[in-house]
Amino acid sequence: MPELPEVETVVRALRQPLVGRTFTEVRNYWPRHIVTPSLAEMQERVHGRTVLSITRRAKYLVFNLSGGETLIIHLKMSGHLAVVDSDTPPDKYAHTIFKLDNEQELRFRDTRKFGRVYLVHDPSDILGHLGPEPLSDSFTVAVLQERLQGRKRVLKPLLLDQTFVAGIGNIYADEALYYARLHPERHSDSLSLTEIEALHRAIQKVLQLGIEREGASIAMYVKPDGSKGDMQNAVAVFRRTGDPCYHCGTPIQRMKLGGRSTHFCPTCQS
DNA sequence: ACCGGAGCCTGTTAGC
DNA sequence: TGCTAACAGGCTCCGG
Repeated sequence: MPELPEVETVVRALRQPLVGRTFTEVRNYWPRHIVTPSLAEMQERVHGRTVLSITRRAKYLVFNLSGGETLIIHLKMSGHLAVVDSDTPPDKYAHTIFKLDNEQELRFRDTRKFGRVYLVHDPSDILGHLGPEPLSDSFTVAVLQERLQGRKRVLKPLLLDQTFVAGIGNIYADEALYYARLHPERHSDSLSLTEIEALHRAIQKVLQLGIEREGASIAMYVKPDGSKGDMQNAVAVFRRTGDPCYHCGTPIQRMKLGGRSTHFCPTCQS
């Protein structure tokens, strides 16, 4: 469900209720949620730790805790995080719960159970394989150019590869290719410098738009407070199959690429 | 090196 | 309306 803009929205919403709070307990009802360490060790190492800051890396939420501990959560397809009062009625999908020192708790709700929780001393154990953050200063046209050339990958699946650029998912990959006017099946080594510049600009544009609009509530994604984002009202191609392209009127087409549904304008994108 | 397919899960949607 | 199959915003593993 959540891509970079959705995760960023969640991080921003969680700072107010969580930063400065101390964890008192971890409860887990779906063992596979917790990858490392064991639940018992997680309990021991989280108890009494204070949340110093919350950041994002790619689609991961990173909670920097006192004592040099780092809690990392990936929401995968259906994860949702919210801080609620402890007497809020139980939720059958809240598989992992972190109790706080103020009669509130952080609930990790996850219908499809793909989400994952990690507690580590060194965040790079989990995040080390990721490519550049697309909205950081280090993601320059030259960096993108260098990473595109010297390999022959189909563009759409390449954008979804988190070691190539981190944080892009199916919505924003399709949207970025549309604004860059690039066909999803183009090969990475076939782009001109002008096209690489357009792709760089388009990636940053769609991710920033997604953050401004607080994420896309196209299926189940909602913000921590339960309200919807607004990016679903600003998509150009994603799940607009058959609807007219806003630029030329041609019906948007859908195809499968790398096992993922891909939406594009056959006239504007080449 | 890269691609396709299966697998992990459950709920929703599309199609007959 | 009811059933079934396909599909879902992620990612990993495996074989070719």
